[in-house]
Amino acid sequence: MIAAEIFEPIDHESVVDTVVGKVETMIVDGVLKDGARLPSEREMADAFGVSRPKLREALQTLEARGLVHVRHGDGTYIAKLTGRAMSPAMLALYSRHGEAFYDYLEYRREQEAFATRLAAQRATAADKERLSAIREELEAAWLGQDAEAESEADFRLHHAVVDASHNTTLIHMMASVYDLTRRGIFYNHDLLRSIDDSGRKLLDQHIEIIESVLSADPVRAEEAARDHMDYVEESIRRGRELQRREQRARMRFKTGV
Amino acid sequence: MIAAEIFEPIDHESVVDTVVGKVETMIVDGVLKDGARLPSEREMADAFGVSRPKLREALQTLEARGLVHVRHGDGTYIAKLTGRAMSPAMLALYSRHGEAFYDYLEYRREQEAFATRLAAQRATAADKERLSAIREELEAAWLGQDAEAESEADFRLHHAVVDASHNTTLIHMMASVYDLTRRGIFYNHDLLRSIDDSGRKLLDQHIEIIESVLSADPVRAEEAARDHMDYVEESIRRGRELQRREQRARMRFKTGV
DNA sequence: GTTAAGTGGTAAAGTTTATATACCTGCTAT
DNA sequence: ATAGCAGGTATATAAACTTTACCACTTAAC
Repeated sequence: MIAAEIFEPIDHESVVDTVVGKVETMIVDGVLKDGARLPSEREMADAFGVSRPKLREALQTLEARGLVHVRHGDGTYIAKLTGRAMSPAMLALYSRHGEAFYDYLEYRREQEAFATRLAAQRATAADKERLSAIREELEAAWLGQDAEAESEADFRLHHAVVDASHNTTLIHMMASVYDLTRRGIFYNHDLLRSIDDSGRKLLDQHIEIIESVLSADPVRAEEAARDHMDYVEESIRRGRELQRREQRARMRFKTGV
Repeated sequence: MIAAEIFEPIDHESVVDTVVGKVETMIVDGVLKDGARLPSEREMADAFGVSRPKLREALQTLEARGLVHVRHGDGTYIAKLTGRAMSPAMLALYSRHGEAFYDYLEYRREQEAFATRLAAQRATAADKERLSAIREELEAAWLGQDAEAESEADFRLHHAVVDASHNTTLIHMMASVYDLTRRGIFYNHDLLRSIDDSGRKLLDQHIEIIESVLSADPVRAEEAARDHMDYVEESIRRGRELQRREQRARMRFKTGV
């Protein structure tokens, strides 16, 4: 006999939710771009196969989330989302769409490699001092088993490397990207720790990044950044897989089989 | 202005569909096993947070698909799905749940390696003749650009290797597994060709499998099988990714941006 | 065997959600 | 100034879902 508890409440998506999700996905995927004018409500409702009132409800939700802008008598427009960097609306959007995660990692892999290479080429004495200080923070946090401090130092390191690249566009873009990270939306430090519980490998990779920049070796720097992001991606994949398996195992345990 | 055509009709999942999908997933994941007795309809409806009539509709759908067995006055039971090998109901179930796909490949990778190793150790003269004939078919199909014949010969090869293993349990199990393949549910030959358009690599791998068996080298045989399955998995991953990207690109094209 | 408890089977009424239609108001171009 | 099209609003209708009640069958305890 199977315990009833394993049948958790289903979340039945309403028509409105479905439409909202679809439009959001189209924005995330880049199908609907900044400032684009959407077809009329009547046309869209017809295309989606839903009634106009329901489509309007969906548009209202999207407007409340800052993703579209509805103008009476004129039309509906996709909001300016990537104007300066990533807007808060875009950040929240990414957090609701996990599929975009690996796209994000792919993007970050290239950006980190680029930033680290530039840093190795351009880091000033002040940049190098800052990196050295962060290196000590990282090691102290690791020795002290202080996960919070470790996470914070990790964040500061990536930030310092980007600053050392001395490319203002890159700095602005990455600032908003790191905001995603800091919110724990993507880069989940606890998840990483659960895989590589010593944290030693992460520390070694961070140190390699710092040393490659300090030694002004752009090739080595780029490689260090790529290796680090590859490891992060692989760890997260494994962590998610592990979580999925444990979830199933718990459910099997409940069944008493 | 964005064309209305890109907003394709949404498929709003009903409560019933959602429940059916959830239960199917639990069966695929092995949380609900053969012959297990489900809680009463009242309990399940309560646990899922849906009304009993809707839960019953879901159970009726599941029963029509041969996944559960409802007995008046007694209770509802998960059907015997893996009794002899894989039942038709189980095959259909896998086809509806793409996530199970990589589990399937993982399983097949091990089984193929096992079967090929045994074949290298046990193949009789008749088995070897059969394999040689298939080798000629494969090469002829490749030279003749005959995708249909190629696909058929591919299927026959895998079948012949399993037969040459002379393990009846394995033969029976793989027979039902290959049924999935033949239905094109998992192993999509066209998809593979779109990645490896010459088909040369697939042909080489098939020949390597045949030769390793003919030379009675179990280590080489196992490796050949693993290499082949790794390549198939990687190709399918890339093919799916490609399809996803092309889909997006088509939609962007429609927007005229 | 009889019976009580628990199971699936069925039907009706009520509520929520979604659709269809009509009409109003505001913007923009001619 | 006005015609056409956009969003804004309201109401009637239909579909989906829930709630409640009661019936029929199976099992197991008595």
